[in-house]
Amino acid sequence: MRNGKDRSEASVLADAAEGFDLSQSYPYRLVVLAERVSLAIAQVYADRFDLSRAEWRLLAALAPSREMTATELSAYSTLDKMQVSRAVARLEAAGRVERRADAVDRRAKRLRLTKSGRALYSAVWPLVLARERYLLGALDAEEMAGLDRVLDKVRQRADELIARG
Amino acid sequence: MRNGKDRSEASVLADAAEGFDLSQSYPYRLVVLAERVSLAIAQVYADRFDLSRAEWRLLAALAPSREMTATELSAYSTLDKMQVSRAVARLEAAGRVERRADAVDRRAKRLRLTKSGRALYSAVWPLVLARERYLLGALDAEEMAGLDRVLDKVRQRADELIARG
DNA sequence: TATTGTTATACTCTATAACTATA
DNA sequence: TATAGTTATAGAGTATAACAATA
Repeated sequence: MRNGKDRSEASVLADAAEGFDLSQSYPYRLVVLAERVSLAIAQVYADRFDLSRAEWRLLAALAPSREMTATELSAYSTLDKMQVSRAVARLEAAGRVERRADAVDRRAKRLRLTKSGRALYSAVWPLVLARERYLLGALDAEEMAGLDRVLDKVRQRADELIARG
Repeated sequence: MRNGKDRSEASVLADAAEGFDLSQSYPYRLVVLAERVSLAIAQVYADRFDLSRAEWRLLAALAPSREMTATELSAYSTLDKMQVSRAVARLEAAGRVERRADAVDRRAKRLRLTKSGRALYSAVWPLVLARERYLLGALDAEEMAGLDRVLDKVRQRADELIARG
């Protein structure tokens, strides 16, 4: 396993000398880290509970705040309205969420977890939280605080660039 | 726009009181950040140069080190061998890479950029690097150093968890 | 006319595995 | 038997846009 890791030191140095090395790129490393972290956590809710990432996000979004519309969920979970629509459809079919028309705006449907949905959430989140804590356990208080700032600051710039096109 | 952002402060506090808030989860924020960063950079190579993420990674991998086999590329770029095979096929069809059988192991094919591939890379990477620098420009030296450690440490733990299953 | 949410479609990724040609 | 790489297939996810109901 881990083939290709045995690149010669000369080859590695040659990369550095020529000025660009994918593996030294912070954005690349960030994306790879996020893929790995996402996978490590998805193993819990996907493999053991057959939830997609979108479904898990909606479950987590609805668990504390009781009721949200699809539009609110979309903003809160960074999923688009179709992803929300499909994830909700699947969760509803599984009896995990229920929807009822909003009293004032009958286009909107207010979503909330059923008892079964809350039970599922209660089963999943301690396991997810344990993995989160293990991942963050690698960091000291200062690194955590730094990460907190970095996540916000870089996110802001990324959103700027995306808006710029 | 930005619908759903106007959740009441009471509702936000209620979330905190009940103990779990998706938007406060570091792994979640990390994954969302990586999605945004990835998109901000992909706008350059995807929108303007019609390259997939895998193709861009291979281009960046081959640009400095001249020659690699598909297996080496796979390890270097965290793409699996199929993703490499397809991206290589598309790059080769576009005249960006060429492959020749390895002299000693004729199963292996050594890949390298063509002149056209190097030209493409030369056109793309300054734009990508500019975006990277803008993103990181949000951070001071200390935050950069902290991020560097965080990327390595958390990555290591994520890989542990993934291996554990 | 604009908005909420659903559906349709085509397209891209991904995962598993079978396959070939070498070794 | 094992490895390098390709191809096949089906499933999941994504993007664009059309649509119905309501505002």
